Amino acid sequence: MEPKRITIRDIAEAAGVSTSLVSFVMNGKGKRYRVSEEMTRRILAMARELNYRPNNAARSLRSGRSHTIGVVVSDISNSFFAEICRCIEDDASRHGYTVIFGSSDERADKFRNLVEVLLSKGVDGLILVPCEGVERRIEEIHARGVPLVLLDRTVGTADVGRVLLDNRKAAALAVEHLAGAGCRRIELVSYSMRLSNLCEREQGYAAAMEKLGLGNAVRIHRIDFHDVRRRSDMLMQQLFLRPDRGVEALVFATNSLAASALKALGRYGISVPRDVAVVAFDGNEVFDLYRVSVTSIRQPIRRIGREAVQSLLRSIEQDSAAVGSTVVLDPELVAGESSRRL
Amino acid sequence: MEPKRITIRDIAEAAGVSTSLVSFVMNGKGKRYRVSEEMTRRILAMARELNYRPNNAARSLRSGRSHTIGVVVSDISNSFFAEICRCIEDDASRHGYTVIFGSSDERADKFRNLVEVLLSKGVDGLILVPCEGVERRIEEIHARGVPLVLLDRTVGTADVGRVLLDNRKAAALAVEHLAGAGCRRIELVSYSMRLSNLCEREQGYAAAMEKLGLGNAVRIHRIDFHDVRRRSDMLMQQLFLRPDRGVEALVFATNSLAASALKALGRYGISVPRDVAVVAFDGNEVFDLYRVSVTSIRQPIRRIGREAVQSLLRSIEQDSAAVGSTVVLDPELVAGESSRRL
DNA sequence: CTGAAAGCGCTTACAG
DNA sequence: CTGAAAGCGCTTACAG
Repeated sequence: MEPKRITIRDIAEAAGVSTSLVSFVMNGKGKRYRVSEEMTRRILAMARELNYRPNNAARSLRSGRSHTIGVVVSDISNSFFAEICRCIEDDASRHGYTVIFGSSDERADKFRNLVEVLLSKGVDGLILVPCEGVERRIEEIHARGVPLVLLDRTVGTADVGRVLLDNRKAAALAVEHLAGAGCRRIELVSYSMRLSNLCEREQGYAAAMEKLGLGNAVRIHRIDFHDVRRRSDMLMQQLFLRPDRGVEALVFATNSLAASALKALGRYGISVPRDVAVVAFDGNEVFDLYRVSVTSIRQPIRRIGREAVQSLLRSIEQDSAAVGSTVVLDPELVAGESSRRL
Repeated sequence: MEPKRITIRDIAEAAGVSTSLVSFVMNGKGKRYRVSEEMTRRILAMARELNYRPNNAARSLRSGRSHTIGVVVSDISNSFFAEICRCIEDDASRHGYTVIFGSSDERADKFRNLVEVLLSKGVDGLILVPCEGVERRIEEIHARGVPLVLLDRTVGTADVGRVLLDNRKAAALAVEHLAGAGCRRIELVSYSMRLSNLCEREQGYAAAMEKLGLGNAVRIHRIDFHDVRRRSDMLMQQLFLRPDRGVEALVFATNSLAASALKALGRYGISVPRDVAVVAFDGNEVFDLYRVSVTSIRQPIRRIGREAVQSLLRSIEQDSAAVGSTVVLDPELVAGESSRRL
């Protein structure tokens, strides 16, 4: 491949020193070993001249560190996760780490597989959005001593790092906002998966409704994740093509749910917010060209990424006592026209 | 980290054989070296029992292959590139390769940087969407002997692999479609970057217009990529807030241009297709909730990904004579309501 | 069919 | 301040 690979040995010979010196200098450990300034300069110059590129594999093999982290999200083509990944990448690269991504598509087997591949690639740690049915796998990875941070959802009780949203508060924000706009029949659309974030959003919704004296309007619709399109279409039909239902507002537990429901509503000529007020979760480009601006709950994505990377790097670099800290972040409601009751 | 790393040596000792045997068996080279079946079974069983995981770094160091490929696209959060990346990943993993992605954001310095990082990570090859000003860099990488495939755009003349769209035909399809719908004043919106795909789309547009006798209606608007939002807003104002302009149809050279222009049109109350017919390039989720379905030129994304991976793996595995084949794929026009002249 | 051994390029105690 | 040397885990000619 490369005409001839340049190694520290070539530099050492060219500079007339030992490879140790070269290694020290290349790793910025010159001072610690008190290499003379002149030597440092000479070695650096030689390295540049010969266009030296350290061999990562050798470095990894020797040091046991790859400076690579693995990230598994639900679906990287979902704008919420795409943005998080982008933030993780930026932050990681700032610390000299490379990131390898994968999407589980909410399938435990794919998740497991991805994690296996990442670990066999020798990643130094993992940032994972756990899906249904991976609890034991998480415990196992943790037991193996792999530095680990869970994102968006939590699972099990292992003392791994966690970066989560205050989902109860998020749902409450949505309910209070809609109630403030005069809605009483506020219903929630969620997925039929046992994910901590969804459960908490459901609980937060119900609690907020109770608190507002709307307890008997509580209704949670759960849709099959792997058949969203069809199912949300069916649900919208069921909710709006029978005049007697009387739903006034819908809160969607994720952006994908909101997007597919809005499409369905369009097909059936149901107008937002005239016929139903809507609050979505997370932003999504797809709302940009919608007839009205969409009210939604926003997560502090930048911070989520930053906290996750920070937490992971801490546990990688401490190399022990990777104390699993849990960070819970605050949601925010961004009001648009979709929830404006006329 | 791991309580204790299991190596081939542990397996060899446990099975009472030499490490060579273990290595052969683990690499499926049992037959070639005619290792007995019983031995093979015994070693495999031992490996499973001890939960052996090969050390990738060691393997890479020794073999000079990382089974990792690097991909640099313009912007992975753009649905067109996101889909391509997904396809590349699927295909690569089917061949036992892992993929590391990066976005250049159309900046030559970021591009260069990413490529540097990827190479220093020891990727076996690169799939690149070249941006403006990286021609020499591409030649350089190629000269270094790094297997390389260019995607979406081409640059230079090095005999690297290329997977491209027939952009002239794509633009012609759009023009012919609009002309067929009765439009004569068809204008093109493109970016002011010197990218081969954009140039070809512009040429294809002009040529098709000429051919239809609409040569004097040819008008190409070029927008600054790094200021799309504002610029496309300004352009839409300029085109439609003066009643005398008379534009009947717009062809957008990319999905991002179409998306931001449609947003702007919405703000100014310009209705599609009543006030102007529209043909976009590539699909985008963002069109899903638009008032009308958007006519657009589609690229065979699956095939693009597949061809790119195939071409790259071929040149990696031949390890020489990486003959740079160019694949040019056909576009398709998917008609929607946005181009339906009333 | 099988084993002993070299070596991929780097890092890092260790001895001067 | 500096050098010689071991060793990370694996692959693969080479010699039996």
